[in-house]
Amino acid sequence: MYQIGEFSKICQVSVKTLRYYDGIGLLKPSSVDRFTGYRYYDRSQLERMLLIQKLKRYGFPLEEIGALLSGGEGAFRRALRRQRDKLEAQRVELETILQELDAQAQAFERTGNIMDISNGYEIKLTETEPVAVFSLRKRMGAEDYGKYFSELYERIAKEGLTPGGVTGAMYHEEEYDRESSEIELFVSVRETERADKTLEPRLCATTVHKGAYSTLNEAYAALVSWIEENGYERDGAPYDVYRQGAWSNLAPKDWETEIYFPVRKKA
Amino acid sequence: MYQIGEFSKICQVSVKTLRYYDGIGLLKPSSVDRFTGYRYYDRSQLERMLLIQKLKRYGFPLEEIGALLSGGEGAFRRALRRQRDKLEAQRVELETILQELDAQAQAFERTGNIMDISNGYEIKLTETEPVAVFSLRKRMGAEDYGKYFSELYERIAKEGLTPGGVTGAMYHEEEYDRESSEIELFVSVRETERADKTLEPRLCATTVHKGAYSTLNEAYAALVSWIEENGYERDGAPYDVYRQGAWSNLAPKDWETEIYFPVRKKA
DNA sequence: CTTGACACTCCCCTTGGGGCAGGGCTTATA
DNA sequence: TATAAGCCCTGCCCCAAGGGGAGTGTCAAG
Repeated sequence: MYQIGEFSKICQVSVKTLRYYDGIGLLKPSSVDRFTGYRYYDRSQLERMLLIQKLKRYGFPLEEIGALLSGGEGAFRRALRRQRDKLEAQRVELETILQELDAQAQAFERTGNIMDISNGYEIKLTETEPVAVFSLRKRMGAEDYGKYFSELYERIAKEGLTPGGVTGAMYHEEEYDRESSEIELFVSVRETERADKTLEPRLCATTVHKGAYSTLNEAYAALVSWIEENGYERDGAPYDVYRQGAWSNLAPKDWETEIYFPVRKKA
Repeated sequence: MYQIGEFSKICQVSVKTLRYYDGIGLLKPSSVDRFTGYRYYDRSQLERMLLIQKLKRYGFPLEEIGALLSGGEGAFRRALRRQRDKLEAQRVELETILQELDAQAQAFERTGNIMDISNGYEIKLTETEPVAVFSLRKRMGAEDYGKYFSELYERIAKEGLTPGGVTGAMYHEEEYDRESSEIELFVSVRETERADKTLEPRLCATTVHKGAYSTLNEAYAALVSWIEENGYERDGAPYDVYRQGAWSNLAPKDWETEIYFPVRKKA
């Protein structure tokens, strides 16, 4: 039997934390004095605590740790795998951010300008050409694009058609949420009459964004404010066309994305 | 002039966030209607917002972003570098955790045992040999070890002495805090009489921990509870000796650390 | 009997907002 | 003309994982 202070030293955890875990029911002391409220711990608590710390290190939230500790082996195995994938995704994201930061720092050293924004975006008004596409509309998050584009390309291959070199995504909701939005992915095909649909010619404000996708919002902002200031208004769902993207073997800073906003002259 | 809702769509940021930023003084609207309280934004706010989002992506806390935006170029440059190092450290940490998770998952698949703990630690009682060491005592965090060990080895080289193959750290505070504790690093030298001091022979409970340092707490816990249960008590500062460590080119899972707890028989 | 080391509960604080209640303003529609 | 729909506002409580401190109770030693 250890008092809370002793026990905290053994597990290298603060007393506060032990009391907190007791409170949320994650690690109950083996006994509590009814009159003084003193908590007493023993060996089995120690083992549980070490496991908790380990899982915490793997990034599990405490609530899930509690569930895992009282759950079965299968769930535990699955949770480990899921967490592995999550950490892996985090690692990729972190590396992307690091590259962006480096690029930004270099640009800053060159130009002395805190932000090289809004100088690069040349915005044009164009009438788009009609494009016959295979498309797939669905509610999805930003990290699902890859999966669904693969589906599209498989379908095209299965039907013996030829991709036409235009790959893009259309945003059907006003507010875009990385986690989940209503999105339509499309890939152009040469065989016009066998396509799912055709993107009709539209008057669009458009620009080209160079760099990783995480900075697309800058181009987006530039376009939206251009539209406002030049007396147009939005008229339909905007879309991106990926000229050079994640699948090419270029570095993220050399990717190229065209952004199209259907517009009409304001009344 | 944009209303808050419009502006939120332009920057792809929630209205709530805009109000919050206004509240903490990070991004003030260009004007606020005195009677209705309506916030109005314009172009310059847009640029500032994009920069804020960029810095947020790099991991800066909002408060620091505010300071950077009103600070000078030099500070900005330094902050970028600092943040780069921080992200880099995070990446390394994340990779370590991933390796640990993989090792753990494999062990789990093999043994079917959620935790292969407390089976591995063979605890022994020994009388240590005296060791002549160069040492450096200081309040430091866990990530400073490398730096200070380098200092020690440089001193040894400068004085023309020969390292004796024992590298370790002694913990002078009861509660260990990764961030900052009173720690004494030591490296043994062959030239006994020119050493800083000698680790005197002591009766110690000891064990060997195999694996990354992050799981040292398990060995530590095993030792502390062994001491309690076998009628001993702690008698002095415990220390680690790194047999195979971060500087070797072994994978973390093959590192070996000896842990020593000076003890005496309880009265 | 007192002192010091420990223990307890209770409350407020952190980051970066999300969610909801309750209310004000303007405009489009029945 | 009434009302409903969109905007907008403030103010309150909520999240995770505890940290810090106030005020008070308990235990063993001198």
